[in-house]
Amino acid sequence: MNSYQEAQSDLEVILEFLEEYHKQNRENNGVQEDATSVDNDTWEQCWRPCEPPSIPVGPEAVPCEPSATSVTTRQLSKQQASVAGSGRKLRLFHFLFEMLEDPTMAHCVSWVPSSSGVFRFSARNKDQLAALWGQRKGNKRPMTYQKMSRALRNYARSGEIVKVKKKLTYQFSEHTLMLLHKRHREDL
DNA sequence: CCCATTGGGATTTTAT
DNA sequence: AATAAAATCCCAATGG
Repeated sequence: MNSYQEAQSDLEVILEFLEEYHKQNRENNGVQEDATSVDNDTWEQCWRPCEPPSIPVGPEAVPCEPSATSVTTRQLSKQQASVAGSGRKLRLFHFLFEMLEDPTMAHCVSWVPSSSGVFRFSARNKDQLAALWGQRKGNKRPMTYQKMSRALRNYARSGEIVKVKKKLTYQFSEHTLMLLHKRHREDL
């Protein structure tokens, strides 16, 4: 309807990303902190142990988090989130993209073949994935698909991700997908 | 009718 | 310290 608006928000998003990315690049090259080597690998290791190959069909999808470590986890993930993922702060759609790229997460979320940027959650394990997201953010209360999908719906406003008619199915917009791919490639 | 999914208002958290 | 944006919580509506 409004291609002008779309183009405008495209530009905004792209510029933001470029700025942040270059900033981050400089910081990493110049100043070295303790957690410089924290990268995709590190946080993958963080959640992968909680993810046995066999799919546990838990009633409430409760991962592994004793309440005692919640506080520690929160602070740690805050720090890590700032440095990890080759970006500054991990946003929900970045996280989802990483999940989609990871074959071991195929039982939770996967690309819909012969479509660009369309992905679908597994009806069985969507809550598990959501819980992972919650852990990543260091939430005290476990994240659920319901809440996570709400965040996805918020993305519809800014156009990063849109809902498609099918159940549990969403779609990255073109530029979001492009950005994500670019980041991923440059990261490896 | 029940359950799962979706939509959206209100509130809280986080970054700048 | 204040503001804006993103994320979260909660409940209502819809659909199979």
